[in-house]
Amino acid sequence: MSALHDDVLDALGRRLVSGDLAVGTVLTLDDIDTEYDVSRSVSREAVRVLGSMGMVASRRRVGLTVQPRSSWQVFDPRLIRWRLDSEDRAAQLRSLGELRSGFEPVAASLAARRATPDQCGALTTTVGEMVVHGRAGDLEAFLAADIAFHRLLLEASGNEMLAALGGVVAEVLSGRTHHHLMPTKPKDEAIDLHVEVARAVRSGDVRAARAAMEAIITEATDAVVADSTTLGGDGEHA
Amino acid sequence: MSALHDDVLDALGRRLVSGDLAVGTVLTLDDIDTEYDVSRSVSREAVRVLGSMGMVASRRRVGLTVQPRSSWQVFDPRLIRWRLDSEDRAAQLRSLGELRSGFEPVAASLAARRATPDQCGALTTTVGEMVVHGRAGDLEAFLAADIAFHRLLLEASGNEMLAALGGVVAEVLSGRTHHHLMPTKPKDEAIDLHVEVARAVRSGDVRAARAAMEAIITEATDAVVADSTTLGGDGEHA
DNA sequence: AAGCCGAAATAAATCTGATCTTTAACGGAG
DNA sequence: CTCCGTTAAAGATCAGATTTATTTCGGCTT
Repeated sequence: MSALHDDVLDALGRRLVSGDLAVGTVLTLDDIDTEYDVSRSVSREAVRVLGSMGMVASRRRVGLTVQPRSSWQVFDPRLIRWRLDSEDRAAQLRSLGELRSGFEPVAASLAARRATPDQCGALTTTVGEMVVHGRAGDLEAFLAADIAFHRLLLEASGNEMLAALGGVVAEVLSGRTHHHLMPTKPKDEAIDLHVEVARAVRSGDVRAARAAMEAIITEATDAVVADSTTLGGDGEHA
Repeated sequence: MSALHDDVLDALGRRLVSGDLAVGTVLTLDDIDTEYDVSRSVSREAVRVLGSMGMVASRRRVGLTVQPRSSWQVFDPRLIRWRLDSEDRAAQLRSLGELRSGFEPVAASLAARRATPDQCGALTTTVGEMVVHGRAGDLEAFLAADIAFHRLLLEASGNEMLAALGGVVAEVLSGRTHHHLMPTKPKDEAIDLHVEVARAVRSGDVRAARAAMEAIITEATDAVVADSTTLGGDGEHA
């Protein structure tokens, strides 16, 4: 297997997220070498990546200091997944929901202005799949179509940075489903809203596209909140 | 100096952004060792970070492959700075502007709902500094206050992910100023809008906060576009 | 003769242990 | 109490050994 340093990175990342390695903690490369029984450059490379994610900082003669959460690179998909897999899940989903309520409506309105015919076609096809799998109650297939839909829309916005958020949205959607924070059968209203977004984008209706997307996020946030308060937000991993 | 690998990282990053190392190019660690006259572990650590940013992928027996731009971690402040320093500047600022138009109004409305008295006070103080330095035409001091203002607002939103975008906004603002894409003296209207945001947040006026922030982004985008079309968008570095 | 399978060669990433460099911390002099 | 030289701890770097996956080449089958 080609992933020694990657294993260490993953292990350390999860410990940082869980708070096992609290902010302000200092540890040394030597500690890591010993703890995980790896050689210097392995620990070093793992730590270097953690450093580039703003999670630790290294100073000679001092060691590695765990940085405050405010300096963490919270858009890194790896960090998002670590957090969705941790106790932090509920807070993470709330944050992400508010974030989505910012950029997805913008993406929808830009898409209504800029989407190519091809992109409109793809959106329509994908939304069709959502309808089919949603009605059938096939959650996995629905999830795949849902992710594809949001990815397509973000790409159709013609903005590379919005497009880059596709990974973030994908993590949110699949995290939500796999941790059982979704109803067992997607709600009709939610599906209808996706249909409406596709229609609005196709017909270049900027306002309608934006409004429908806003409604999607609101609905999604409410649904998750309702579920997590009911169930204590502690679903199992798939 | 303790930054060999960081130098290499920076150099490679800029070459990737500029397209000097085009997508699909393969190179080896050995190439890098030779090119920059460094040892294996130095190049390795630089490459590992580039990998974590989605810019290159490494495979045994093949080498390092430059990845398509769609998989780049475009929210990494380092990548943002590289792009703002490159030919890509105009496109990057446009993307960032559209992105900001998504999340900053949301942050403003959340801040109007959640900001603590302390945060309101800090906002007021900072906006005062913007007024003073703006009137005096002290661009550097104005920039510092501007950055502080947006950072404070994002933090006051009570959303860690929005707060994390403070670095992105900081890069945009300082990039804009240092590349001379700003008027030599900040416009009164722009300053007034910041004052209005602070007021709205203080009085818990969600709608007004959002509206004023939307106006700030719109104004900023228009100003940059106007400048960059006039000047060809080719300012010098400070 | 053409195509296919498997073993050896090899190129490149990966990992190791040792050495070098920096700097926080300590302690004595002023 | 402050300043400055000493020291050793910890990260940074290096050269070299190891692993692994691709490629190539020879022999076998059709």
